[in-house]
Amino acid sequence: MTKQRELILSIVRGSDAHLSAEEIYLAAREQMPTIALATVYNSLKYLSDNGIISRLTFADQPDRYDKMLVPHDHMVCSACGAIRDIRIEGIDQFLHDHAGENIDSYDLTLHHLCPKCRASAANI
Amino acid sequence: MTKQRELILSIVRGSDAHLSAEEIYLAAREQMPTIALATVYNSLKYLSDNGIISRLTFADQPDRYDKMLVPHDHMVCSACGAIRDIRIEGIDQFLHDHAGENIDSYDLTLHHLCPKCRASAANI
DNA sequence: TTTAGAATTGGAATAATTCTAAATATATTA
DNA sequence: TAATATATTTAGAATTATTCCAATTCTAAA
Repeated sequence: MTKQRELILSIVRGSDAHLSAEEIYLAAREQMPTIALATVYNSLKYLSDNGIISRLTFADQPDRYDKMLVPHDHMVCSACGAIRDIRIEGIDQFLHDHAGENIDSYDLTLHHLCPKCRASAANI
Repeated sequence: MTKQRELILSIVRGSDAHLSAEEIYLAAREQMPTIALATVYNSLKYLSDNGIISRLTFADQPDRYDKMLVPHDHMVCSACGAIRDIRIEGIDQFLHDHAGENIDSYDLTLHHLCPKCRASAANI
């Protein structure tokens, strides 16, 4: 692992947000001002391809990166795009039992209005 | 509904593939050669925002559009990106029971290697 | 049948990401 | 250790998907 990849890994691991490449780039530059955006993309690709971090794809947002934890799912606000980790207990088993064939992995995203957006929607 | 939107809707409804905007544009031009790509995007936005068709977002692919059918899920090949409709029986109920709060909708994508890619991976 | 609002067109603009080629670093071998 | 091969980084150009914009055209309503 190069210094750059170590840095990027530590940024992803050190945050609970679901950071985008751009956000990671900004954070990385504070500690290594000469790092290139392409290196951030390269490293994120390397890290996620090797299962060290995970990459998340949502509609209308750039891809985001997450540390590898216990498997979990995501809840996204349809209005502001805020992302929250959630855990649907038993989903893995459920999918394996019901999919009818081999699954390597899955992505589950639930959509709702977050409390803030629900409140402002009510005022319109 | 304008002629353009009617045409785009009929293309989406007439296909079992999960078409991208570009593919829909190419199909649309055969019947209406002057249609603009921007109109295709506009119309797809209008149709999906109004729940007439649905928009699908997958990693490493442009967004795709699908006719509205019974709720269903997707199986994507990690190698070639091929998309197949699947139905996980009882998933709606399961999510409602286990999510612990109100869900407006959900996206579930399962990842695997399709038979073709599994075969060629075995030959490497 | 004017008039307002909405939609379409074509091209420019933007955002996210990948590619490229040169330079640098790292690892491997003699 | 020196020489060489391999991998990574850098900076900027290129690409892809999508949105924006201004001018025009259509549609619908008064």
